[in-house]
Amino acid sequence: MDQNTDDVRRKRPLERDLDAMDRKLLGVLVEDATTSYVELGERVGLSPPAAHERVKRLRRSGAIRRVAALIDPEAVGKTLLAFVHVDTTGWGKTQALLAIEEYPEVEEIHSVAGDTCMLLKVRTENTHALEGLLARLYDTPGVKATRSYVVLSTYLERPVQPATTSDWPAVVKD
Amino acid sequence: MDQNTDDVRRKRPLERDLDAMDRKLLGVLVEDATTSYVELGERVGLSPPAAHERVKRLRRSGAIRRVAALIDPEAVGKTLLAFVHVDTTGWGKTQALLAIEEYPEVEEIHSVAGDTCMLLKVRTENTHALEGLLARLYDTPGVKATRSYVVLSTYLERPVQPATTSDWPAVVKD
DNA sequence: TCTTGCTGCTGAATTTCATTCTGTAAACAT
DNA sequence: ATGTTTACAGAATGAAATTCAGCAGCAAGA
Repeated sequence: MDQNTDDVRRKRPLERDLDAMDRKLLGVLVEDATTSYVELGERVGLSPPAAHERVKRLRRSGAIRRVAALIDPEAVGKTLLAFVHVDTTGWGKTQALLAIEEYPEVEEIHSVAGDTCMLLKVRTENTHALEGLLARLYDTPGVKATRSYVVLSTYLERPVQPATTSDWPAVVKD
Repeated sequence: MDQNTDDVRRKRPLERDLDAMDRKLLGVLVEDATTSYVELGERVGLSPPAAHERVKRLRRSGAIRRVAALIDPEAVGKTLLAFVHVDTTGWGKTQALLAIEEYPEVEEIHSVAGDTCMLLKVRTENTHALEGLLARLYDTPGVKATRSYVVLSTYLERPVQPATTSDWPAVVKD
């Protein structure tokens, strides 16, 4: 709750970097954020309040951005996934960007180094809806050209993981 | 979806498609899955147990795959994001695929229509680590060539949304 | 039309769990 | 050494999830 201010000594817990324990906690919560603090404590070797305290800090520090329900695209009719490269007339926060952000089909917008400026990840109900989106993209001021890759099937899809190296143990649910 | 079985009357709740209420619930939970059932009920116009019941069904049916903590890549040292196109010697579930799945830097693997077979979304600590990954990819049996796009900045990143059309109201937190 | 069975809801009751509080041990700097 | 801070455990509290009857609406069938 300290969202202050002018304190000089800046070694506050909010900004301390993550230790092994934090990464263990993240490792569990990335897989299942409904884990109770009792179980969470058991998994990482901490009492429930201690685990709670650390998780609270992880949330406040922004390491945990939010906890979200991950929903199956198929279940909500988003059958088609595609990546769209977009050539724009300018770089960075262009006029085109603002428009593209408004399209609900667009899940991600990245500025990339390479032969195109932006890369979009988009999901639509079907090819027809994708065509509609592409048409709108072409009509968007600042957009020069697009090139799209339709995804045939997805083999792996996992969110951001807490560790590159596997320095925390495998998940053994009792 | 009916990979069943011998029951004839297949209109069971588990497989019923989502109605407007379900989508409202998903809409809230996608944004914040820590929402209490009391608040959830208020938002969508349902009693807490009713909301609970529907959410439970959404989980069981697989519409909600899981609830996860979304973590900030920067916080865990994943500074660099890149998309890598990979040319493989075969299509579909190739030998290369199995190897690539094991690389922890790889977040997504898609099979795409276009001039390359697969598209990877990868996250590493820095360019050096990306180079290491690319080197490993080249050495992977079945991989012919790669082409990578390094992400300069990400402007939008939102998970799968429940609705294409905005048929459920804006979030007004009282 | 009147059952019978089913689905989805409400409101109350219960139980589990998150959260707070208090004290303590270790680490650190003075 | 000595005050100061940090992180933790264990108990106490509060709030929330979850369960448990009833009840209304609705469809299929007599």
